[in-house]
Amino acid sequence: MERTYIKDLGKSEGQEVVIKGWVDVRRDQGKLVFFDFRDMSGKVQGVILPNQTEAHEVAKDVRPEWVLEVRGKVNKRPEKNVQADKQNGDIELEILGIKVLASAKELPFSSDADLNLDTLLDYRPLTLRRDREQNIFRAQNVIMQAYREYLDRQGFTEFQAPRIVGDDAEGGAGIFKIEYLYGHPAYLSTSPQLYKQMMTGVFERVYTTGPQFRAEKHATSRHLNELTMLDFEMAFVNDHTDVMKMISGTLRHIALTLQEKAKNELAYFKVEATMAPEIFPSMKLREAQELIKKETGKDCTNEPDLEPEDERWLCEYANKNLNSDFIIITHYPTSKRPFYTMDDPEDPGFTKSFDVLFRGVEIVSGSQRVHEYEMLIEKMKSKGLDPEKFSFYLMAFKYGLAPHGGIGLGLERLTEKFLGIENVKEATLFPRDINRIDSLLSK
RNA sequence: GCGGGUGUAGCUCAGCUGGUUAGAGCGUUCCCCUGUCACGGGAAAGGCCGUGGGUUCGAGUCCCAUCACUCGCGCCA
Repeated sequence: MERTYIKDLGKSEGQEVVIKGWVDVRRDQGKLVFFDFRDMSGKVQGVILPNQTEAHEVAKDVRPEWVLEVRGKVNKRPEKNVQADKQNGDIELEILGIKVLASAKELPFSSDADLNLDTLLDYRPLTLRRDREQNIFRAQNVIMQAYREYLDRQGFTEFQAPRIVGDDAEGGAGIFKIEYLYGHPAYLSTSPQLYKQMMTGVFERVYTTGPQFRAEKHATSRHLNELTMLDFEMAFVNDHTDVMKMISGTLRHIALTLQEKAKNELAYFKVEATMAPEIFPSMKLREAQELIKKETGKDCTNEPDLEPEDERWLCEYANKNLNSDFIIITHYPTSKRPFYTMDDPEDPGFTKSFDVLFRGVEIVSGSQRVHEYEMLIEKMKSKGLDPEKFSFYLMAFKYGLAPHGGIGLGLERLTEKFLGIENVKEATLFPRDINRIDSLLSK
């Protein structure tokens, strides 16, 4: 008999079916034994009635996480046993036969309680089976789909950036060195930046997604050493505000798609609907600093950047006063931004750059880029970089690249903030951090 | 790298100012249970109280060191 998915059982009322899945919960009452079964599509209760002696015999040993093939009849539940708020709460499976596909040891943690982060990650292949974790990564999947969907509609082309690179693209971030063939040094990429810029000369509008690597000894709840970056880059922009419009539209589309396609996941985390206006409110860094000084008395007007505390404050402010959970801060000083960032001729010393802050944390960094060959070489030199090392990249500029700009977005941070969870590692399937690659490095 | 917090049963935690044999809930094992749905009831097993040293008649508790995890800062997405 063909397998029926649990979510479809309601359509088979009165019929005999076969389901395949895991035991979620067992409730043994002696003559009556109840199980909750789980498959990729949902959960359902099964019951073994007293006359099913054969099934009773098999069920004696069956425990949570055992993998079963269950033959049964789909029955409407008696009125008083209906669980209106549950999936399949109006039906149950009367179990006629059980075939054990795999037995299982008992889980080393409780499947519904709050777990400490190290427990959560020590048993990652198993904790991912929990409702909570499934909800996180189903929502993350919706975010990815919505990101692609929006940019596809805007005429972007997706491409795959290489992860093995010949030199450090930006000079700043820590970079993992690897040994390439014949002992040549190579590196894991920290960003697809240079490649997506080159690709604007091919497709004009491009995006790419995937892992990027940062060799920094972070010990925070918002950093990973391997993260998933969503990047896009677009040609023929007038300035950075065109990029700001595009990222606003993208994030708004993601927020709306989540509310539509990840309703249950959002409900599980009890998060308020995200306020995502069509164009996110924005202000210059110095304006933000003045605002903070005026409203809180804290003087950071001489700082070249915002502290995490300031970012949290600005997000609170945008939430309360600007009807937005997102706020864009523009015009970071030239000294704080990478060489490919365009200076603003109308605001010397500052750049056509921006960060998008979301619920207290930076999730996006973007700018208009330098597209003129000579200017780019000058910028490299002023940052102490050797243009010789970038000749491959510079080739694209020497032979004509359109004015362009783009962004980089951290998928895990975005997921974390949309769901209101505490640590970015919880929004990462298999996080790599300062002391863990699957198992603890200290062990 | 710097600063804070934590480390007690498989998991999540309690253990007050030091004082008999270290506790709870969940989980596990066994028994009972015909309508449960985080089922319920009964019983049991399970701990070098992170590690080393010290103070004390006596240390899970106080002190020092060390290790681990975790949070914050730096840097960034």
